[in-house]
Amino acid sequence: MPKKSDASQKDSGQVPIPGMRQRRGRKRRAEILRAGRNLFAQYGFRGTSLAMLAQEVGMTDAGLLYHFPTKNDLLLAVLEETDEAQETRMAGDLDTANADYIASWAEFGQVLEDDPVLTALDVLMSAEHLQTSSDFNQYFRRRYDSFRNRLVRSFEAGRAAGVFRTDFDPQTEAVLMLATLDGLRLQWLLSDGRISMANAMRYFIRHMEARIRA
Amino acid sequence: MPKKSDASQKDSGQVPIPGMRQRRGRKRRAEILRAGRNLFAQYGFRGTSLAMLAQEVGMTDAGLLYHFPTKNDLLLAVLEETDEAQETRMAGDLDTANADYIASWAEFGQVLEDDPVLTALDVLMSAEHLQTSSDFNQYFRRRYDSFRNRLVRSFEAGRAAGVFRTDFDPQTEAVLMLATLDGLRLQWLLSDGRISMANAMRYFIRHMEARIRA
DNA sequence: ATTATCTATAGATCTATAGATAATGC
DNA sequence: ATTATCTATAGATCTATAGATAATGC
Repeated sequence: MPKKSDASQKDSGQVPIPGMRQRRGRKRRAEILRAGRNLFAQYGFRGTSLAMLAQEVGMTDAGLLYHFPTKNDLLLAVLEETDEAQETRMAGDLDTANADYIASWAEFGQVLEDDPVLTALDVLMSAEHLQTSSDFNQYFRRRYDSFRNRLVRSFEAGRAAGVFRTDFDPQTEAVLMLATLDGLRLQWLLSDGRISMANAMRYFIRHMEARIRA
Repeated sequence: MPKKSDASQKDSGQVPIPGMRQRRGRKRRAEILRAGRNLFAQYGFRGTSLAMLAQEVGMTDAGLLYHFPTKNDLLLAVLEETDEAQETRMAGDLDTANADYIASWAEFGQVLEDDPVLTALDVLMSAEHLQTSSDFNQYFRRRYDSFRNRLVRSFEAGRAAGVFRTDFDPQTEAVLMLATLDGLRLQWLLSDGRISMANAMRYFIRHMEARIRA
């Protein structure tokens, strides 16, 4: 459970993670993470300054940098944290090598609507780090690969169980499911929620399932 | 054909647009726009400095700002220009109040693959200006509305012509078509083209059409 | 005694302006 | 004569560091 690798260029050794020893420190750290999540989601990584973050939690930039040696380290921590949260909400205790995993995606539009901050954060961060030169580019590549792989595995499990037909392309279906959810986020965010991700995603999965069902 | 509204806060009156009188100026202006498109697409708006832009075209920041009084003005001009290009490529001379317009979307994945710079630009800019406070937020909202409206009109025209069934929701279908294309851009960009937008989009439209055909 | 935070500041940007100089078109 | 570009610089950030002070846990 305790995070070991803070993976900073500077945080090289066996040094204990700062701000985790005292209760006061742990609390502050959590506040900074929350501020980071909110401000990065609102203004983007580049659009958020240390000064903004520090003011949000009511401390100075320097104080903030005691907890996270660089701004990059803060983003990394924010992503790690939200990733865990998203992971459990999206997959839960569900077995992904199972046709039910596909069906569960019908509700992922709703899941994202329930956490607008995380949704905006994800859209902004993935766009800001499309460049391979970015430190976080790999992070997003891996996540997409991982989601696609799970979906493909689930399609194949469904076929093996005789639930799905054999005349469709699992890889392309997986790509389209992810694309649909990603694209819906943008329209949802750009319409103040007037365009419903939840409804559109349910609609999409319903028709997709009808088409591939054996 | 000549652009009248440069719509800058400073460029308020009847003042002739700078850099458009002499051939040298027009050429420079075009170079700056090209540099803007490329660098914004690569590093984002905030990630690109006037210094980077100026160096790219081989001039000083100040020289550049003679042509575009502010960085915002430059982005605006870049968007206007690329928008025109995209418009003609995506809609062409096609009548949108026609079922064929829907069918033509099968090729839009390919269209976007053919212009990676514009595709990356669009993904980055729309993400960087999700905030309503941004000057460019409206621009993107309007574009989405416009695309959705065309698609809905096309679905309705198809129904009127007896080509499409009546038991589907045109609005949701339009949302999903746009979402799919948008989402594919991200996966395409994050997979160095390994994931094909063109193929996935054709696959999607083929199945969608089969489902709604009368 | 150790951990968390602050003050002060270095050094590197970044956008934009003022005023001078070079290139162009009539 | 006018248009395009340059030099120089103001003024506002921004990230990060050094060293001092305040708060905590043993």
